[in-house]
Amino acid sequence: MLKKEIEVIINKAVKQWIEEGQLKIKQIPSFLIEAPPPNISGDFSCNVAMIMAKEVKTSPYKVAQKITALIDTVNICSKVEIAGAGFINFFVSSGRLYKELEIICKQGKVYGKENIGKKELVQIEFVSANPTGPLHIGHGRGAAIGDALANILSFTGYKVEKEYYLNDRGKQIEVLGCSVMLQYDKISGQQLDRKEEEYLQEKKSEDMYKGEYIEEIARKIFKDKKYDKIKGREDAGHWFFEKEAIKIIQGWIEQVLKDLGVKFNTWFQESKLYEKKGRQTQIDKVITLLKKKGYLYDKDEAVWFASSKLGDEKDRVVIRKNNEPTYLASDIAYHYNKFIQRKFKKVINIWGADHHGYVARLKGVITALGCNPQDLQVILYQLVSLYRGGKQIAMSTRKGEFVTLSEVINEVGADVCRFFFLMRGANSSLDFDLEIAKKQSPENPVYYIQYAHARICSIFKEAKKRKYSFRKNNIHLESLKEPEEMELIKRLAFYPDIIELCTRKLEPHHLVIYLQDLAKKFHSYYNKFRILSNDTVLSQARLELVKGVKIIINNGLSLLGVGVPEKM
RNA sequence: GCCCCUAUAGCUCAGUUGGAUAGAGUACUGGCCUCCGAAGCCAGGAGCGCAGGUUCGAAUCCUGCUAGGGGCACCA
Repeated sequence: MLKKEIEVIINKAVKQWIEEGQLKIKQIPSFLIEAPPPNISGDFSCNVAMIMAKEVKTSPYKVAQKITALIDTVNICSKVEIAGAGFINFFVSSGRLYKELEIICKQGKVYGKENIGKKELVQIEFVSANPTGPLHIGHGRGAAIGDALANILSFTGYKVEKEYYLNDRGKQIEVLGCSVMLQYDKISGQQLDRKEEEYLQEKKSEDMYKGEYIEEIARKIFKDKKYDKIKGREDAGHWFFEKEAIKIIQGWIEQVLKDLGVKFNTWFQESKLYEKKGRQTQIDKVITLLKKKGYLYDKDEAVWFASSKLGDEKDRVVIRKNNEPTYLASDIAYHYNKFIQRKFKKVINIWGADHHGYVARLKGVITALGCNPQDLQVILYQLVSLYRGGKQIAMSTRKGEFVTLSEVINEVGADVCRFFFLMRGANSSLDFDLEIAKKQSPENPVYYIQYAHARICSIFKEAKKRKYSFRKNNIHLESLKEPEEMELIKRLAFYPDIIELCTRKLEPHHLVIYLQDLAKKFHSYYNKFRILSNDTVLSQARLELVKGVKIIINNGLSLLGVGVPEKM
């Protein structure tokens, strides 16, 4: 990485200064190396002089002068300048840039791979939507972010596991079973057992899930005649309808995620936490543990978790009056499982922003379990609004009126879908316009990048057709002299920095923006210069350049999980 | 009422750990294919919600205000 190389020579210069005995500081302060703004010439810019100026008690400019004099630029820079208040600007030599292009072409798929994670075991839990209905567009955003992040972190040396937490029990599930049962009763012509009828009567006052899919599930159960076989038995009743409904809905969810190109390593069922292992369940186990640690107390016939002592607004119930554990109890057991039993070093949970109130509570849980709450990172993504031609589409999950993720994928395609989900930072709310997403035109940024790749593939086809007689191992990159060419190589060389940025901040969207910029520079270059010409040596060098672009676009889009077509 | 997020060009958004003259896309207008893919390129305007503060330097940090979204369960 060029940036790292420059960091090394700066450190070396400052160290030398210290060793000369004139500089009396304990350690070299952390400084910044970045690309200067476009109006400034130079490839990298360093603020070390400005940061040190205070401590050294001279002007930044003088500090910069001293450092610049000591810098050994051989092999990397052609020039080092002081600019502005005391920035040190580095000009990377063309020789070093040619070398970088060589590295890109040689390393191909692994270019930019740096072992940031050092094989640390990381879990990313995402989507985790309740299996009470089909996924909607918001879940898609979580899916795309989680999956892209998993790809990126794997690339940067983490051992990543992707997990879907399936809330297959609890009140919502009961309501689901009930809703299906009610529909089943209608469809079958009151064929339910008396026991079940009574249960329905009892629950009728509660809010039921609405929407066509409930009917669809009921119809499927009726068609399969599964209920008839067990009617009247102990294991029938609402349990049966719950189980069947979950099975069917989970099937839908898995299918949509597959269509979107998302695959999980593990589907973790909440109900597993309630299975007895020996004498007690996982829930019992953690409750006992927290009780022993003094984090639980009894009040109003319920058991409370003293989360307010751990950063939460107030204390929370973990065991209800009726002796039923709450969702939080499940989550305590679940995160005990993640951190203690499965030994994940870092756990990343990706949630919709509507769950933000839950973060403090869960961090409190992690602390209570004796783990470091910083090892749990929660990424909150803002909500997605669906538009069609500039008009917002109203959705209501409760009424069962919503556009499903599956419908969106069918309409615009998985690549576009993923790209749209990833092109904004998670903290920005996302307007997803179906009309724009569907357009196969420049308005749609997905095609813009894919087009660059396809174009390059087509150039290589053309080169083959023209039967250039290239000499292998004798490429003269020095013939790349145009400023646009040097600029392109610089952009390519910046790819590893972008990957590092995405990893450090857990934000895939930087990669999207980078790829758009790279594609732009390529298209512009392509329009101004001819890759293939009578000058064989130049043509070969330029082919090498666009090959580099092709590699980076391929690598980048692959990490995002977006397809990379050779022709369109 | 309390908490979180957001406010940057007409619109949708970038902006790296506080750095230099704040960038794209889109829309609008005009130009560019005898030539490797015109799903492309080139040229043209305007902006950091408001008021203070911190400092060599603020879109970025702090305080107050305004507007929008979300959250404040013995639901998940």
